[in-house]
Amino acid sequence: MKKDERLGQILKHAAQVFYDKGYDRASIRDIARQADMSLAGLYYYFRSKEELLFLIQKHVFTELLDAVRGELESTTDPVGQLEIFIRNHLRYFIGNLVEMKVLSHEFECLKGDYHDSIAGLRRDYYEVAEGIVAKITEAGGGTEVKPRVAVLGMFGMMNWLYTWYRPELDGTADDLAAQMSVLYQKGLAAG
Amino acid sequence: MKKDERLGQILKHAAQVFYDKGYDRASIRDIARQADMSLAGLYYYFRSKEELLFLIQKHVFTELLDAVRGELESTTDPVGQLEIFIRNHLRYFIGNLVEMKVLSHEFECLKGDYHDSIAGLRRDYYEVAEGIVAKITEAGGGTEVKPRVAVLGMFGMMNWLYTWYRPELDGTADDLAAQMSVLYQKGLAAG
Amino acid sequence: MKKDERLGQILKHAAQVFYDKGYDRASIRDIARQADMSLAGLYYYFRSKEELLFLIQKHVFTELLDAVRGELESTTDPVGQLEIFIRNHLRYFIGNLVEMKVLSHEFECLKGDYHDSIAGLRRDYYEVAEGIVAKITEAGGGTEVKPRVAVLGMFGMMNWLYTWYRPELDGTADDLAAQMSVLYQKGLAAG
Amino acid sequence: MKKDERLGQILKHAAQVFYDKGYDRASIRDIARQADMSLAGLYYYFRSKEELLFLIQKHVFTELLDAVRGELESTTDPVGQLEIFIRNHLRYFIGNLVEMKVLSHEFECLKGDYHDSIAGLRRDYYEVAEGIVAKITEAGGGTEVKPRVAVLGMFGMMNWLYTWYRPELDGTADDLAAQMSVLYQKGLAAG
DNA sequence: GATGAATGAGGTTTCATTCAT
DNA sequence: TATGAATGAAACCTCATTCAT
Repeated sequence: MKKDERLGQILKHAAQVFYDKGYDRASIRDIARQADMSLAGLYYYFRSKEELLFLIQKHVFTELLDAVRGELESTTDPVGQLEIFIRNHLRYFIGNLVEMKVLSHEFECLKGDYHDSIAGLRRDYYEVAEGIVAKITEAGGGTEVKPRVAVLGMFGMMNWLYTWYRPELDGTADDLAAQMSVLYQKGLAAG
Repeated sequence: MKKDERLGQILKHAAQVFYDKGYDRASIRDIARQADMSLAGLYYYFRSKEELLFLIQKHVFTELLDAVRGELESTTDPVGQLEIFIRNHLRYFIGNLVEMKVLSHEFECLKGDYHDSIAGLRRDYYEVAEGIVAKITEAGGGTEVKPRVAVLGMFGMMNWLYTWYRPELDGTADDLAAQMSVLYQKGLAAG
Repeated sequence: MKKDERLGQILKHAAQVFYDKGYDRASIRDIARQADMSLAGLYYYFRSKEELLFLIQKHVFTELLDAVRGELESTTDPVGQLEIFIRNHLRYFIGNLVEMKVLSHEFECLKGDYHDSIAGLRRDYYEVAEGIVAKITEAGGGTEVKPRVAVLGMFGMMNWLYTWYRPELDGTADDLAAQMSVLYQKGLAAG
Repeated sequence: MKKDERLGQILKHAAQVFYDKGYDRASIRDIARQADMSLAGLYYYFRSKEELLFLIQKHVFTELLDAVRGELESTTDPVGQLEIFIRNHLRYFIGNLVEMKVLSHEFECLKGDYHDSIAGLRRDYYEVAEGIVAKITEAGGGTEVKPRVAVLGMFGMMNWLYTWYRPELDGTADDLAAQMSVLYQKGLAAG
């Protein structure tokens, strides 16, 4: 459909503006300027500013989930799966830094059904990670670290990226994935 | 001195409002309501909404830094210091969840000198952590994980807390500190 | 072109409000009321209250300048030109009393580029008058009155009009122009 | 009285602020700063901002009137009196430029009784000038210039001063008075 | 599909003024 | 006399949104 294509472009522009200024500070006018459209013209493609944020978050989260589900099928080894999960997350994160910041930083801006819908995707994604971690800790005879803390700690390590990632200092997504996998699985003192 | 006390109360109220609604969505009227004062009356204590945010962030960051510097003097062992650093951070974070979310989540809202001032404190705090981590990795003959990634990964793990911490599920700050120290130093697979 | 027309009407209304209450006392709400528009609607036509004042002043000054330049071409005799200058100024002043008061009385309200732009027009207009006066005094073998004082005195005599002009007492612009030309060129004692 | 002395100082400071920023733009806070007093402390000396303006205008106008009445007694020759009037006005104007601008520029800011009181002084002062001019024109067998226009033209010439007077270019009050007397009585073309 | 024009609601901030002390 | 603290009112301006065209 022509309309969906155009919407896709608009979402890109909007995400960029949200990335630059934050959702609340960004005005629809800013987005119109970025998209080189009239203010009123935008409203043909979405109902409200909040829906716009929702569409961005939904799109990016869906893609992220689909990607990781595909990748995970290549092995059943939990440790391998964890590496895949981390690598997938970081590849997608760095490849879509703009949208991923919007996803990470502006979650609370959604209310009602929009909120619940994204929260559902978030839960799905969380459960994928939790399943993997649970298998590892069970296999290891249990650790001192609770799965919930382990999983959310991992997400924190990764999602915080948008505050500090600089390609010239930190290398590619795969470089980071390698380091974070080691850190997360063997710890800082590993050697 | 009376004035500073009153300002302190106002900062508490304001931080709560920023915590609840986010800096941008929060209106000065909301804060006036929370502080049970008139809108105009607030402006006797600060110059602008941005200064209000700045004062909150500066206060909390200064306390955090002072606390960690004090605690670290009790040992020179890098591994011990790292544990102290993590425990201090998490104790302060959970003991001041409201302010720490405002510090973590609303950093970009500050501009100009306000921004630079907080960025300076942030850098100081970062360098304390980096100093400790560097000593550990040097002692360990170097790791595969770059110090920068290790330190920022650690901060991510901890600062992301405000998105998920629930005392009834996750226990005390010291519980979390113990788990995160293990996870960070020995890794998930540690037995 | 429709937009400029509408802007023109709004400038008329705004000038009237500035005339009545003074620029600083006049609120945008007052102007909205006068123009029978919503407050926000006005901002489609100008960026700020200061720009509004600027547009009024620029428009009126430009017209005034164009008119005098056109009129002056009809003769090269300095004395005749002075009469034309005075008559043109007073005709325009009385024909546009509202705008001319705003121009005369609210000049200092503009800052920065707005100020400089109007100051430029003011200088141009001043220099036209000075050129004429200079020729007269040279021809007369020099007077005791410095050109600067003569020119600015003349402007004072004319621009002060907005504080006292009443058509039923003072007649038409041409009546006034005749009297002021005599007064200015031959003095009070002329007879 | 100590209080009146202090009030006098405050009026000086206030006049300076009104001169710099204009009555409406000037805030009582600005005046407090200039007078090095607290905001609330000022209100011991006057009832309202408008009264403050009134007191300034009344004081300066009264002094101006008293001075001219005294000076005029030295002669009964109308032409001589006119010269005295102009000289007195300009001396006082330039010697009290700050207050005189406030008097000239902010007349319309006063309402009600304040307005009427100053308007009365203004009328008195006007009538002094008009009496002199009337005698001259009668003696001259009538002119083409109506007394009202002659008098108000003269005031315009002089009161406009605050927009352009610069001592280094325009000399002393007496220099200006001499030039304006010539201009006004004999005209620009006077040889 | 797209836009020019418009608006109600609400934002931050400043103001003149007051009053207990 | 003087002030610290407070306030209601109102200022300018921006926003998300709509609707006739």
